[in-house]
Amino acid sequence: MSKLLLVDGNSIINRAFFAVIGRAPMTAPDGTPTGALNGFFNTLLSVKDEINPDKICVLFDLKAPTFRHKMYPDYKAQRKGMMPELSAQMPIAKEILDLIGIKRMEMEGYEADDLIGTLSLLGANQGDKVFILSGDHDDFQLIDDNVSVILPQSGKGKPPRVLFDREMFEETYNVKPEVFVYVKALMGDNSDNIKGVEKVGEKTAFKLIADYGSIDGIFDNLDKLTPSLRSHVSESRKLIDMNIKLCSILRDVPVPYGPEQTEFKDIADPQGLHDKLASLGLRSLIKKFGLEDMRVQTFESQGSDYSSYLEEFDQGKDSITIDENGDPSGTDIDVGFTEDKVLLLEGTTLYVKDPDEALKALDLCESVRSYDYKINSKILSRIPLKLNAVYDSSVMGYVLNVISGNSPDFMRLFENTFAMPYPIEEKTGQISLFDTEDENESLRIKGQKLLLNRCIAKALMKKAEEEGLTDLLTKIEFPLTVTLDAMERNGMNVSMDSLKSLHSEFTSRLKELEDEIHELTGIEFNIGSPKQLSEVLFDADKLNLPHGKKGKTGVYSTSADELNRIADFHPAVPKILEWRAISKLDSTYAAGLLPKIKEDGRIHTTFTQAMTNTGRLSSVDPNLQNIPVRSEEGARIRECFTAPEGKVLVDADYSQIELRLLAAMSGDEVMTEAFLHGEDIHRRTASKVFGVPEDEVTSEQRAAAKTVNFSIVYGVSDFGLSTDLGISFREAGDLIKSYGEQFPKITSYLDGLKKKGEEDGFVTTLYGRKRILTELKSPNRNLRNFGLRAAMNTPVQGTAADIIKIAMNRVYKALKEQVPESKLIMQVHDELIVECDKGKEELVSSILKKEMESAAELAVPLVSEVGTGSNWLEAK
DNA sequence: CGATTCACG
DNA sequence: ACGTACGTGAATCGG
Repeated sequence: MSKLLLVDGNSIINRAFFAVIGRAPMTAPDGTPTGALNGFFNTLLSVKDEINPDKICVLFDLKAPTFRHKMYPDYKAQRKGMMPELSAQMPIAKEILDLIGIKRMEMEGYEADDLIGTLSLLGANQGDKVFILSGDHDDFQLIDDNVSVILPQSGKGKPPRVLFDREMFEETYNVKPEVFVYVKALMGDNSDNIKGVEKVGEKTAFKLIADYGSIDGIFDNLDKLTPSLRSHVSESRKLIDMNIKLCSILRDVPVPYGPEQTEFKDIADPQGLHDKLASLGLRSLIKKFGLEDMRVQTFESQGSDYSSYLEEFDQGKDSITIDENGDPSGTDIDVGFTEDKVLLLEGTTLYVKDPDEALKALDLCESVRSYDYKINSKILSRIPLKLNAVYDSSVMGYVLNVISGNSPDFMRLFENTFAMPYPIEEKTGQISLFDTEDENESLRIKGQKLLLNRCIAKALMKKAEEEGLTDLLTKIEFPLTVTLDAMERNGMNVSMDSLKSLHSEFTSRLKELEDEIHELTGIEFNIGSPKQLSEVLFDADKLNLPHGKKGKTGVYSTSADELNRIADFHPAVPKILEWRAISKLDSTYAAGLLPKIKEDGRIHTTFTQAMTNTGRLSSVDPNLQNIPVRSEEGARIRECFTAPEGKVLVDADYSQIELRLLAAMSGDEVMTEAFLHGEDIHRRTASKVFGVPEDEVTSEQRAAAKTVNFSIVYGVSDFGLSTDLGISFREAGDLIKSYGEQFPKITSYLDGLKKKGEEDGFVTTLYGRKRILTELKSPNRNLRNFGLRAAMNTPVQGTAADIIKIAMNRVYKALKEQVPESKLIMQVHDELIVECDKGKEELVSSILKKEMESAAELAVPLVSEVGTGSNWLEAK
């Protein structure tokens, strides 16, 4: 028996489009939106894999008015035209279907549904098993013993699709699919602008049909309906009859061919398909089609602005000369790395150097160009650097929003920069320098990549100029790469002995707690499994404690918040909380950090410079920006970060930098004044919002004001504030209102940011760093609200990030000049740590304080608080 | 690999 | 009526 898959093309692509709206927009190198295409073909392919049909046909609507429009002028009247981002993708979808060799059909005056209705009937009559893939419920009326409908679903925790065959449908809706059209006729269809019977919604419509079987059945039994329902229904016979016609899918369209001509065997034009997908940047689809080994044959010219750079590349690619003996002169060098070699490209001459040799050439350079220099340079054991800056194209791509995320994806950076397919043949993954038989050939490829990177860097610097981001790059980010590289190489000293003893202490405490918990609950279970824990705590036949919300997977939350709420109800709960806390500290920090200690006794994190949405750094492998401090046990972890013998740690952190920036950037006089006079800002805030004299502010009021001050930058809601402060929505709302009245400039500033985000589609920091906020265009209210909060938060958080980056560069430079033996070793968003010789701490402290406080000149002073100690806890 | 939880600013 | 702060990274569980 053969299987026929019929796809409602419009419906599925539409669904795919709205599913991704608001996310980072997916576009081809030339800017063509591709999110809906990606979603459409992913859906199509996975359904094809599941069903394994031997015939496929995709059906599309045509714009021409259908009989439904003639009969009912309001049909689909409220629908606006397709958004241009979507309509741009429709013809491409059809083109790709043709390249794959999947049949498609569209007919003047008919909707996709009618074609589906017809083909499904023809198919079923030929003995086919028919599957309809569609995003809306209309096609349910076509279900019978041989025809089923596959509906994509969205939502976490749900399977991505659900198949409705006759059995599933009848079980779900309690009516036969043959009468589904009556249900629709009763309830109408909002999306098609078909009015239903008044007061009859989905529930009532299904119930009526389930009870009486048909419209006639209902009218035969009008006396059994409630009076108001009866009057509404009985007045609507004409409406219902028309709706039945409107909602009925045609099954006798004179289609040009039948299902027998929709057989699908192999991809019709693999090369064409590959090139098309490559030009659209849809690499994941290339993989899904199994075409990843194919090369681009057709270079479609996209009329790129950057042809001049490509010319340079084209000229260069055949003319790279390899010179292993000479030395580059060091004026304009592109640097790349392999296992144990440094590649220097000057002009079109590639020099291959051992690290030590390379230093001589690099010493002649103030700066070099590279791609992800910081990580790649460490492939080599050590390269002491005397560069002032690295023109790192991955950082450019990040700042200019050319790439999303920090995926080291050189290929995508090229394609997004030049709107062209990546022109170098390269196997996926790293190519080793000497892994082809022809060593020179392999080197030439490396050289070509350096040349490509030079083109990218030049093009992106031009783009930076156009967008006013040159200073942010050259004055902050490029020097920072050098600073960070040094910091990563420096690393933080850790007392392995302390950490080890902490680990064994935690381990035995965990064992104790485990036994106690199993004893107290009478159940042996994995405390670390939220699912099992939830069952033990909340199941009726177990502890049956009062539960909170269910998560997305249907498991009651066991978060610390929930556990604290029920801590008094059962003696096991506090033990579980303690187990959680210790378990976290042990697995992530005590045990987790031990293997990260290198032979030098230090931990070397990697700072990701091209990753966060706001411009902050992040720290990975391991993350040293979230070393515990808040709890007593956690503080003991921090104590393990020590100064080595004869050294001392100096720790400096900005005092309330975000709040100060909010005051300065909003121009709020009241808050600015408070900072200028060095007042207790939270006390001052409390006095203002609670309307009491400053010396009468209670500690509770001050604490509340402190929370409000923090939350205001996050985009407060009365709900969030109320949970945080443990007060009612009402009280939280009043607090926010009062805050707004006392600091009117702050409110108007934040409102302005929201407006700017909505109008321009992005917000910026004081130094021009841009965050693009596509969320603000989303039809999803949650996503939109998220965008608004980000619009309020990013300028403040991002400006703080800019400023500490400036401070880092200045501190790094000043220390190198004045205290050469000292090491800048850590940044935690508003905090810097330096390790230096005992006796130098005063000098280092004053350098830190001075450079940090003078990193920016604002209406509000920046204040850095400095401490010293033999370990991190003590120094802070 | 997504969800959950929790460590930090 | 709804769903609820901003920015991160790591460990763990379980499908």
